[in-house]
Parts: sequence; structure tokens; C-alpha cells
Amino acid sequence: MTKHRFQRNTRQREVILGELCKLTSHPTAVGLHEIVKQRLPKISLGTVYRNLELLRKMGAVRKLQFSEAEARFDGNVEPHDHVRCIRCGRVDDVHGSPLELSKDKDHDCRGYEILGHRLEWFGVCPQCSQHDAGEEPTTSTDEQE
Amino acid sequence: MTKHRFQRNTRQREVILGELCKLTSHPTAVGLHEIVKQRLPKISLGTVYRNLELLRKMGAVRKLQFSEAEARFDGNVEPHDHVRCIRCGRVDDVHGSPLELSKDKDHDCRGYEILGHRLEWFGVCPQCSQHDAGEEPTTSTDEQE
DNA sequence: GTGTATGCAAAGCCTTTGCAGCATG
DNA sequence: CATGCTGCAAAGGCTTTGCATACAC
Repeated sequence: MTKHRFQRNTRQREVILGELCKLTSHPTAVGLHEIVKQRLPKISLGTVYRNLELLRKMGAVRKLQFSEAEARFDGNVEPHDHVRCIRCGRVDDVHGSPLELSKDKDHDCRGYEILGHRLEWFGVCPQCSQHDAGEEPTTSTDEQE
Repeated sequence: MTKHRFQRNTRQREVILGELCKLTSHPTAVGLHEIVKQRLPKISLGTVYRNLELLRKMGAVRKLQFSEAEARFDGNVEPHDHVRCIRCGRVDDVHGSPLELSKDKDHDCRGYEILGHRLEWFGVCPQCSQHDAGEEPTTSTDEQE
């Protein structure tokens, strides 16, 4: 879970993943860059983006795209959902069955006053399934989403 | 449903909303601009963006932000969810209870082979609720998300 | 040593915005 | 005829990328 196979192990990558996993605040790339800079003052934003993308493809981090302009990153790759505050923008994790929560929307979800949700399924459409019938399917960890 | 109150009714706005409502393909702003240009060759992309934002605030269209860079727009504002194909990028509507679908993920969802989902709740966090206790809450159709 | 990863800066993309003229009510 | 809306183009914000150098193996 914490042991991944990279081509090279660099201090930058180690710190990026380490800091992200310590956080529960789902930082943006820029935010994470700020944090990482405290340990590696010379690290560039480009390196942060490159590593986050690499880590995402490896399944070590999740990229969360909400209704905002910038993406947020989550070091917790266990399946779970999120609540976002429309006032301050903070994002919290939601564990537990979405089914239960859906039943009474107005109820508690980590103390949030729930106003709505956004649910997106993803998969392969009938057309693509047919076209790819004979072909090798893409591995699920690579390039997906 | 089709009657909205604008400050002015312009041909551009009429065509933008009209074309979007005819489509079920959830086009991007650029895509919709291409379509609208067939009827109004001189219309600018800026006008499309401005009107989509205006229409969104009025609740006439929905802005869908998936895991992609560009937003997609939906002329159908009835509550419903979406399925996205990770191969070709098409987006289809999903009506019906998400609860049922969640029960057996591997099953049919408009013929898609479902690989996963992304669920985001949104609302007001405890801290913000407290701060805003006395204040006027933002209207739900304005500026939200 | 070899080739990957980095830092830096420039470019890319989608989206927003300033401005002067146009057109709606 | 007042002013909201448009077209145009430039600017903004987040993210990606080219290139020479540094460093992991």
C-alpha cells in the first residue's frame, strides 16, 4: 500500500506523497506545492504536477475534480465519497454507504447541511464495448479518467 | 419551464438555449458554440460562455464538471445523474434511483459496463453554518457551485 | 555512465473580462 | 433612447511541456 514501484526514487516524489498522505484536507496542486516547499524550498510546481499525475496513474493518489476550476488531490485511495462546502470550499471525506445517506438527504453527513449531490458513473459505453471486443482493454490504472 | 425572465431577449440567447435543450449529448461550451454558429455565424465564444453562466444561475441549464478539463452543459435540469464513457468521453443521462444502481454496480446502466462512480455531496459545513447563523443565506440559485 | 527526474520558463487550454458599438424593450 | 448584450481580443488561472542540467541507479 505504501510501497510503490517507480523508475527512480527521488526525494521530491517521496515528500510529495508523504505530505499528501498526512493531510486530510484534499489540497490543490498549488496548495500542496506550498506545503512541500517548506521541506524542499527549491521544488517547482511543475514537478508537483508531474508527480501527482504519475502517482495517480499508479493508483497511489486520487484526483478529485469538483465543480471548481482546480483539481484537488487525495492521498487516501480507499473507495469513499466527499462532501464539499459551498461556502468555504473545504472538502471532507464521507465513509459509509451512500445508500443510507441518500435516504434522508437533509440529515447529517459529517455535520454538513446537505443541499444536494452530484453522482457520476463511469465505465465503457455499448459502442466502445463492441469496438473493443477483440482488442486489448486498457489497464484500469492507466490513463483512466 | 421554457419561459424565463431575462433582462433582454436576444436571438443569441434564444438559439443557445434552444440548441442545448434539443441535444442530449452534453456538449462543451466550445462544442455548443460550433453548433450555434451554424445558425448565427457571427456569434462569439464569449457570448456562449456568458449566456451559459446566466442560464445556469437562472436554473435553466446545468453545468457538469467531470474529471475532464472542460465543463459540459445540460439543458435538462430535472434531477438526474450521468454515466461517462472512459473510452470515448460521451456522457449519457441516467434516470432512476441511484440506490438501485448502487446495489449491483456491475449491472446495466444504459448498456454501460460500469467500472465505478464518483459521488460528491455538497452543502454547508458546520463551521460555516455557525458563522452564518445570523446572516442572510445566499439564494440557492445564485452563485452556488 | 546512462537515462530519468528536476527546475525554470514558456506555452496550452478553457474560461473570463474590458471595451466600444449594436440592438432590445 | 437608455442600457443590457454582443463581438472581438486580450488577459487570467490552472496545468502541461521543452530543454538543459542534476541525480538515482
